[in-house]
Amino acid sequence: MKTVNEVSKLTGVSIRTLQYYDSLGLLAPAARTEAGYRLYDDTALERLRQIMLFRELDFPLSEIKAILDSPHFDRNDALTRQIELLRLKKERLERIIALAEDMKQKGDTDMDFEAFDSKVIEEYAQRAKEKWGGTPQYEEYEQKHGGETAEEQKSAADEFMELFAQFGALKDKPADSPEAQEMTAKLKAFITEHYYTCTDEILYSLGQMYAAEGEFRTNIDRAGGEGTAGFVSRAIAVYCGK
Amino acid sequence: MKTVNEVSKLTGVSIRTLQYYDSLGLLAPAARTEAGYRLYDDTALERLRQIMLFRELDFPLSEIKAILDSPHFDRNDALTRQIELLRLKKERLERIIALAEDMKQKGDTDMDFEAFDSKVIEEYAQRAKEKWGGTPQYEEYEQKHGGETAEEQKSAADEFMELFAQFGALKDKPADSPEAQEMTAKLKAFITEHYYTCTDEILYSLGQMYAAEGEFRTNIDRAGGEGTAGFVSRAIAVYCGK
DNA sequence: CCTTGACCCTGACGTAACGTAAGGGTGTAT
DNA sequence: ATACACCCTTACGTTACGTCAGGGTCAAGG
Repeated sequence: MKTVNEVSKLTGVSIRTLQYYDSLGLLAPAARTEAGYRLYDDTALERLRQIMLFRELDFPLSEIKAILDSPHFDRNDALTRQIELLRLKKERLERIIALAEDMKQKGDTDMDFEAFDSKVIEEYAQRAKEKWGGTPQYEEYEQKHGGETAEEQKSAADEFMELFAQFGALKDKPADSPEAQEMTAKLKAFITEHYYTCTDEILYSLGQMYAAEGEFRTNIDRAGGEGTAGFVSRAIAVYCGK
Repeated sequence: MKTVNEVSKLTGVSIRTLQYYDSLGLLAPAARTEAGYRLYDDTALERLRQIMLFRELDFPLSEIKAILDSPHFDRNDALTRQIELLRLKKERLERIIALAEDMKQKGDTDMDFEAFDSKVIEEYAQRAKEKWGGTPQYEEYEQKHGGETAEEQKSAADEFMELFAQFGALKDKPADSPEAQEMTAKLKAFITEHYYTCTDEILYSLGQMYAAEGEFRTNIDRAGGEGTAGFVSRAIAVYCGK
């Protein structure tokens, strides 16, 4: 059983914040001394760690509470998606770093802000929230995707990579060829069906991410061969009317 | 010359935010139409990009203004440090991702929060702010480090790596051997002299960063051979009384 | 010329997630 | 017995915006 002070030192979370979380009902201490001192046990600490992960993803405290308290809450599923979101965040940071390096090297007069774009992250987060029942859309989601098993989800990821392999086979044709454009439409439909509603806007953002150096590009090029990611990105740009 | 709407769509910054920045004097439009509509040119956009980089590092707007308006402001120097800070942030994210993966795999009952630690980033940011004159400490900093040229700074980085090479030579001895402890003291002194005041607390945080997978460990192991980063980390832990 | 719809303006107020300070108990070491 | 490091609650302050409300602007169409 740890006091606020100890927890604060261990976790880096301020005492005031612990009190605040308690007042919100977000994180109650396991017990209190007679004098009213808060005492935290390992269960509380584990919850705090979950909270900190969500906070890292800029989830509002109210939603964190809703998610953690939801009867549907599944720790493992939550972690999976949190990891995915953290990866997206890292990729975004990498693109920003690359931008800053560009700015430093050349005077970089072409005004580029794509790197700051976070539409994809937000869209994904939105989807995760719906799934988690942080919002009332949960039931709707359940009806659409509830029956999916872990294997089905994994096979979706494989199918996704398969799409890029198919892109790879076309990569010597021009980006505005009918074949490339058809594949782009397929990609968009696939994302909408399996992950989140993919508007042209979001699709374009995705294209930018694919082209930037990072894990995305690496994985796509692995699936479809060197240069596939760039090709997909160009095809998407054409598809979205540049 | 772009209107608020155009700038907003280009950059992802909301119109309200642009108006707010204007009211703060942080980002004034290049001109106004007769009707009072804000009009932004490329100079303004470049400034906005700088602002967004600083915001990415969680600098308060008041400090961003102070830095950008400082007579000492040097775009290139700023970018260099921003990149460094963004890298630190990325490393932190990577550690958090690794933690989340650990949590998922094993139930992970050992309460570990090191990954969330951001002392090193804050310390580095503090140093950067002092250098940039965002705070009144600028003059003091100038006196201590003002005369440093770019080459001198680069040689400092080399010297830094040299320290790890020396650590590498000791890595078969125990972490609590006098030699390892002496090297640790040297490392601490070096950081204090060249980067920021390195307390035991911060040194320990650094040690944790070195050991975690990421660029830090890669670079250190490159300088001193496989396993050097881990060795340094252990030596630091001993030095700081674990 | 007039209207409509998409923009733009300036207040003014609301909000989230804390920080800070005030006023006052607690616990144990000397 | 008092010093000192903790702890509590209550209340107000702060940052960086979001969200109206009330009211001009401007190009296109009838």
